[in-house]
Amino acid sequence: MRPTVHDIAERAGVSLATVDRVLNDRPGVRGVTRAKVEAAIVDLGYVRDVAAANLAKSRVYPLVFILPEGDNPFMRGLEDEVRRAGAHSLVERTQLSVVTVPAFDGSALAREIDSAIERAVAGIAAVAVDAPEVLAAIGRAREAGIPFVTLVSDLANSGRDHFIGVDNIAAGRTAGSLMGRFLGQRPGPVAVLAGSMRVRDHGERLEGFLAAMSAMPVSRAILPVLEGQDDPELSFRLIAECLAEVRDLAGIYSLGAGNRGLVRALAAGTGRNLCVIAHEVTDETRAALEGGLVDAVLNQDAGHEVRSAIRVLRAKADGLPVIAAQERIRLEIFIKDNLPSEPGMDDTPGSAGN
Amino acid sequence: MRPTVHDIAERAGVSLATVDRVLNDRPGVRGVTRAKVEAAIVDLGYVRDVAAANLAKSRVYPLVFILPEGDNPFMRGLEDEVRRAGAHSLVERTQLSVVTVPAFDGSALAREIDSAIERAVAGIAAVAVDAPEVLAAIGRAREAGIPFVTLVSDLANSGRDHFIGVDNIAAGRTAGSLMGRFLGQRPGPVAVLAGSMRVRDHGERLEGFLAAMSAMPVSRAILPVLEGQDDPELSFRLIAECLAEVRDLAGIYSLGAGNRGLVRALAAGTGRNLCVIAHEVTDETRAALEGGLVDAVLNQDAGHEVRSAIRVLRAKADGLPVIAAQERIRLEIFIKDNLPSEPGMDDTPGSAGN
DNA sequence: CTGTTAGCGCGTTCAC
DNA sequence: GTGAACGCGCTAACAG
Repeated sequence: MRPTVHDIAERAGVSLATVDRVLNDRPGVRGVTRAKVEAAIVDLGYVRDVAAANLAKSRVYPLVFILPEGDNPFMRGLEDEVRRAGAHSLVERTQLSVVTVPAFDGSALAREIDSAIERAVAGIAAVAVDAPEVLAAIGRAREAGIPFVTLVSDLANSGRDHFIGVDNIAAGRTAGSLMGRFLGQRPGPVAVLAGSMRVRDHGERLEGFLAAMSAMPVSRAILPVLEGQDDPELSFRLIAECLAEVRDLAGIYSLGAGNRGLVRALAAGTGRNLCVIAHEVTDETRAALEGGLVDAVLNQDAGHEVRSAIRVLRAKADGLPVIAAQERIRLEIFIKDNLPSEPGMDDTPGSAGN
Repeated sequence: MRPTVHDIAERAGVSLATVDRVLNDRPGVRGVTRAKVEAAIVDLGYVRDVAAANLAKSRVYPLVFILPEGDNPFMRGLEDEVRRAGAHSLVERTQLSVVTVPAFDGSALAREIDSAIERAVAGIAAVAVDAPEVLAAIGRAREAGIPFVTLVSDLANSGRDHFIGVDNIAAGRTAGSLMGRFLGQRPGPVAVLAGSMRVRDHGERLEGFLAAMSAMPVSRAILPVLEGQDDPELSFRLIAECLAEVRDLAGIYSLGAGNRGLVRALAAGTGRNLCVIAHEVTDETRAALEGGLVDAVLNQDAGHEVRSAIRVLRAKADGLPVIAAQERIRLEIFIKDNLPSEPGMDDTPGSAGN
């Protein structure tokens, strides 16, 4: 049996309460006493039983996820993952809730953040929008002592506690490398479809993509960026036009969420042999990959991101350190052959998390 | 507050003990009483607090991982992950231990399995070797009611409860697809370096690779398989010879663990422009990827596998169902640009495991 | 400053 | 068949 608080109380010749005070770093213990207890702790190699501690505390941690609304499949997937985590989270004394706000709307996001502060939640995770109101709201959350993490799209200068998402410059580089290698010697320009250059992750992906493409042995023209506002209809029109006008088009990099429109346009422009790379595995991109319309999909695992956010917020709420290496979100590459057959995945941190 | 056993007892008009009997499906409850309790359970939407349950049980689950010994970096990585999980596992009342046996030695493995059965462990995870003794030993474990999972390399007809690892045929296909696309129109044959065709995962990878290569638009010769026994020295010699003899070699697929020798030979044969694809991210393959000697590395995340094995064994030990989709191990593709900077990763299942 | 005591939600003897 | 009472390891009120 591993040592308990009783063992260290006995060994140090003090009571349980004193041990508890030392363990939780609370005031009201003399230096000498504290030292004795600490010695006993290391002697016995004591490790706190978190489950029992949480049980005793019976404290719940209300965490809020603020996500953009609309039919962006990736965001809806994120939302699903939060709900899924919610099922298991009761065990861990975490109470998850999701609120959605209009996409790209800084003041709406700021309002929702303030509302969460008002409700005195234990932590906030949000997909950041680059706007001064948001910066200010994050500042208020921090002032109120509420942990704040940015999700998917960062706002590094906001003072947020942590960013949870992929390195988008590296993502762009990866796309560029794959595009370059898949195309090889084949001539022709490449088109880029983005949502909007006003959001940071899209800008960063483009930056990485251009860098990787220009580092390729074969130099290749990149057409001016098409901004589809992550809207299926607009994206469809832009791609369809591009296909019609640029007869020798060699490839398309879709770095935003307008993939439904993209795929529709690709399906229409049959017979064209293009190299297409997109982001995020969704129903559309999965089908397109399987059908050969898309060659590779880069992905960030929404489940991992949600669980990581929960772990980080809880750690911050408890004043515990975060193991950065453990919370790094990987950029996954999928081609037709390694696509997982079903949506769901991972653990637990569920397990301890995944 | 969510409902507890007390609430159920009150609502059903019975005592705690009766509720407990119903919850744990134990005898000694009349049909009517049972029905009342069950009604109360669904009415209140009760979900058992596993943490509290485990606390009360104070039962520990000793689990054993049996891994091949030797300097196979992937296996040593697996071992590290077990130890890492061991740190967090105390919380979950799981006691992990690792034993190593000579690689490819069926009778040694069988002996170790029997030893674990003797010690009455709560579950066994092992990298299977395809031998009749192993089959028999797994049968004895099952007879003793001890859950058994195969890790990395399967033995489907053994009656094991579960296999934890990647689909190796799909892994081979993925390698073939990438190889074909990276090479494009470029002529020249491709070499395959394996450990030994006597282990199933290697055979399966080869099968998938050949299938994908033959499905490519450009047909390409595949040289006879080189068997390096996962030995660095032998692998080095085989590859060096091959490089010397086949002047127009276009690519190499290394599907086993002889990567140290491979990389050494590649570094020596400088100036050759080859497409090289290997398995498992280790120090060697990581460096080779960064240095441009290797083009892509396929990987199975050892941390995920270990945590999955733990979850599955515990579930089986408790007679709980396993969510197959959640336990599927993904095949990861890494190129230079999406290589994670450091080894560590994920959660927990810790909770979840991620 | 320190110790006592009563739970947290559940499982498990024992008696009835 | 059923119920009351105790303990798992820890925290949080109280006293002292």
